[in-house]
Amino acid sequence: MAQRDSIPAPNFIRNIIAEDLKANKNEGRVITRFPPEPNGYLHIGHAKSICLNFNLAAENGGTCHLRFDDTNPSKEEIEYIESIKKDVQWLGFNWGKHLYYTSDYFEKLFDYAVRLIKDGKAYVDSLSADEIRKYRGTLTEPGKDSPYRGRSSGENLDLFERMRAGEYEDGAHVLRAKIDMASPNLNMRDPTMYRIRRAVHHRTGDRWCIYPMYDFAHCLSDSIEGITHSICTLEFEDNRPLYDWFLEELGVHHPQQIEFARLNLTHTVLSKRKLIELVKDQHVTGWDDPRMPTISGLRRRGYTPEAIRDFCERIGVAKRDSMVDVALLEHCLRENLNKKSPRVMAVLNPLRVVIDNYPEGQVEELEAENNPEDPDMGTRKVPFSRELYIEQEDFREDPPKKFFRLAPGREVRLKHAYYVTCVSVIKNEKTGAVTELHCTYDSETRGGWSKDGRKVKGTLHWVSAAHALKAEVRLYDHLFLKENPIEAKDGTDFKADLNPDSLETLTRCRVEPSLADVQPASRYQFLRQGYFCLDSADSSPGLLVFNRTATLRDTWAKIQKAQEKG
RNA sequence: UGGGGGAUCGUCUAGUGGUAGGACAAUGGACUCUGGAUCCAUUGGCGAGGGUUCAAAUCCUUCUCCCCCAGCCA
Repeated sequence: MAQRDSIPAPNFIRNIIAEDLKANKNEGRVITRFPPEPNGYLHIGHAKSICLNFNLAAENGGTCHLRFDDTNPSKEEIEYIESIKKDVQWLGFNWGKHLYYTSDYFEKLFDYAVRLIKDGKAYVDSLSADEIRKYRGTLTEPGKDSPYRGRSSGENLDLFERMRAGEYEDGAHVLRAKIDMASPNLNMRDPTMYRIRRAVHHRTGDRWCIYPMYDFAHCLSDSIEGITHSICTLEFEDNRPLYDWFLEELGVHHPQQIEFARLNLTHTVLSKRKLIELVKDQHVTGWDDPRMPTISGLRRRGYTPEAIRDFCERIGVAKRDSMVDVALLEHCLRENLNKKSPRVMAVLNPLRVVIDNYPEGQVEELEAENNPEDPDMGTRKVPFSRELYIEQEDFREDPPKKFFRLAPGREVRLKHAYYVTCVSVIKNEKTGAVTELHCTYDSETRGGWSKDGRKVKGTLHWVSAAHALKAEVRLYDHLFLKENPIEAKDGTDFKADLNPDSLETLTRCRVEPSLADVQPASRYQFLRQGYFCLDSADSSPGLLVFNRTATLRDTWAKIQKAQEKG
């Protein structure tokens, strides 16, 4: 564990970079980049890539660029650019002055394309999209040359200039690299470099009506920025020969593309398409719904950047497909929150308790530690009075084995307060539901200690009825029931695995009065319940709304489960 | 039946010829004014077969399984 803080664990990319450094490749520079397309919100899978790229650079005294890969004006929006910048910053990374856009290079890219045309390495094709597909061949059959493949470089140059000038309709022509229509790698069968697309670009407006494709733009953007290690996900392995081809033909700075396996997490989905579908079909309230694996969702849920960074380090980096247990993410979160969250008492499902022998009208301010893990966090005062609320599930009229909480005749400790004994139970005559408990307290146990040394098995959290604040609490659970929600063979889609109980809203909660002036997004441990944070969107001074970030480990729940099984 | 990748405890990941290690999960115990935290222990793995070697997760070989690729998306 201490190793995490000092020497980073080895992974194959760290090893490659270490070897490059040893061989003095790139004169010892390490420059990486995180290149999102601004057409969606960042999620935990992107966080893996962000941590990888920024950490690799930082560990080696290098820099990491943030570059928006904005080559497709019909899909991209400014809203996404802002959210991506915010998320990267929130995660704790700083691109400094290295904020770039592929669209910054459109003019240079055009010049590179012209050079390839002049060298006879690119040509304008006038086949339709449909025809191009047919000419491409299949996985097992080679493609065939387009009838336009033999155009002279003069003709190609003229056509390409006129494409740029806007003389043709969308789709009338494309610029293609002239490589090999019989290549077993489909990417090398004369890939498209430019297409005509009359759309307003969020940065270049209507200055262009031709836009470069990913394969052409990406490698050259990396090259222009002096990137040394271009790290991407596995599905681009087949694109690497093309990445290398453009840079080789143009004789420019040649970064090394390295591919790693993208993150998969149990009980959620991380594909952009599926995430969009959840938002669009209103299975969640938006991109920042606290159940979403998006950075904005995790933030609103109460996750910390430290926890996410720790997680990204612990999952490692490799090339095999993998599915990480979401329990690891939750572990990183709890470990971080346990150390820094102040403890408070909140009753989620209140049950009224009257302390019969406590003087009516009396109020005591009892001292409570804010965090047993960190005495420096100090103490606070909690009011105690004759009428209290405890958690409904902390009382059982007929307690099962190993139930250490309150029951008729049984004595328990109220945290930071007194030992109390249940003397009678009041029930609703019709339903039989327990509506109120009567207890007596031992005035000699103030603060929760007994001088005679007698022990109690259980300690309960509570609030004073007259002093408690009302609050709404949202309990979140995994979005999906199955570990890996995928399309089934019978055609039912991944949404069939949605957890119907992923959100439970409790509106009658009572929290201790010290929470009156909580700051937005501040995080607490509700004693014996879990970690909670104030909801940044729906909470207001008049209505406190808390999100459950994570539960505490619940040993009692395990015991109960085991008992049910017999 | 084309090409490119990948297989190590339940999960993730180290290990590049010399006793297969860590983390999460699980289980048991200690401790505890949170059935939390902490601490200790236990369980459990090299996809399969053949070969080379004193010695193989690692080298050779055959096989099996999984992932990706036929956008004018990235």
